[in-house]
Amino acid sequence: MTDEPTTRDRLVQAATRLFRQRGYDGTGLTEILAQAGVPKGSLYHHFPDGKADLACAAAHWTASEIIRVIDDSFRTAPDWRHGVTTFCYKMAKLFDILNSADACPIFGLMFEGPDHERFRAQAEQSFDRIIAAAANYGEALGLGPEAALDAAETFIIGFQGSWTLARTRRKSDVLRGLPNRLYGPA
Amino acid sequence: MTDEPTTRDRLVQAATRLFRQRGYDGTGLTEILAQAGVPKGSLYHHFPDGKADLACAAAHWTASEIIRVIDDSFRTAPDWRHGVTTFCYKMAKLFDILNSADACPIFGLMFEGPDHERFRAQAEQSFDRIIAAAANYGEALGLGPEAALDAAETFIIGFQGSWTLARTRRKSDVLRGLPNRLYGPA
DNA sequence: GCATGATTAGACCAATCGGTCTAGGCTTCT
DNA sequence: AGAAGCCTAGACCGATTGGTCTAATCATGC
Repeated sequence: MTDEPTTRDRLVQAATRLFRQRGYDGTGLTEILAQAGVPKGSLYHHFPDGKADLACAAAHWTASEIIRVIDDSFRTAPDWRHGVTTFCYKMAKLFDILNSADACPIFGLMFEGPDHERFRAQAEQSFDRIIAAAANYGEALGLGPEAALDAAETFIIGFQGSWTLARTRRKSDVLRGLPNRLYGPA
Repeated sequence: MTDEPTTRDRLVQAATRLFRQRGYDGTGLTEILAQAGVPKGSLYHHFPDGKADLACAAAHWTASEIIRVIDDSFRTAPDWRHGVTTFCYKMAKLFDILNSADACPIFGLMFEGPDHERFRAQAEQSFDRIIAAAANYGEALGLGPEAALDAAETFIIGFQGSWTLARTRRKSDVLRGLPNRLYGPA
């Protein structure tokens, strides 16, 4: 029992990072393998369908990470807007760490590639998990079920757009400014 | 003088369509050439730097198309919200025509690929052209310069996020619902 | 110690990638 | 008519792609 990440985890994490930077088709297996320090045989042992399998695992893992940040942001929040604001600031910090160059963690990695429908379904599921997690906190903070779902969708839509604009400008301000855009001046 | 599109235009349009569907790295030159009905020699005559040149031309062309839709939507609009609403409905219609499967026309095509910085700069410029076009109508409709720019950015951010969500769900409703999200119930 | 299934290791493969290069029209001058 | 330059045409190239396959190594049961 070591705390070394397993071979599988190293593959998923290296793939996540690279897909986020260069996209699905832009990332070669060779590069993933090199960064993970894993030979090709292991990849096809853990992911029999190869690259596509790995991409789906990466998408799922990424969604879980996002939900973790949502948890951290909303658990102690006094109201919905505070939760959103904390989330945006945390993600802006992450954005800066990533050199402002990566695609939005959630949305960036899942579209191109062969087998379009499989990736689309995976993306839809990831989206819904994330929105549901946010909506759950909305309800806990006093919103009705429908209002919470609507607020969560608006939030995620705004976040996705903001990340994209932040990326083209290389400035994380856009992310931190989202709450004001959505809910008016503080 | 015929009204046949030129070889160059056919290349740009085929590339735009394919990049939007499969991304930069996911699209092979062979496929672009086949759809455009153009041999390889012509490509490198019109675009000496090859694929990267073509992608930048496609991005620029796409931005111009978007601005055309903005013009059509805002020129006769009585106020800002009406302009935004018309734009969203027009784009929702386009979304349905495109089989709900393509990336957002503006944002989808410009990030991956080698020479990251060149593509980023091209994307930033395209963004700014589009936002400026919208902000211009905002001013014409009575907003102050800063307010108009802010409104335009919020609008484009929301649109970008909405397109992404619409795409994962294959439903254009999300696009049509954007004005209510941004400005409250009609 | 030995056998067994899981995992690692990497050589190897056909296909495809973006890009180069030479030849052959086609147009438009003089 | 002839020459010159723009554009088309596609054969060809080395590099790289995702994927397959066999052999070695590991851990764990008896």
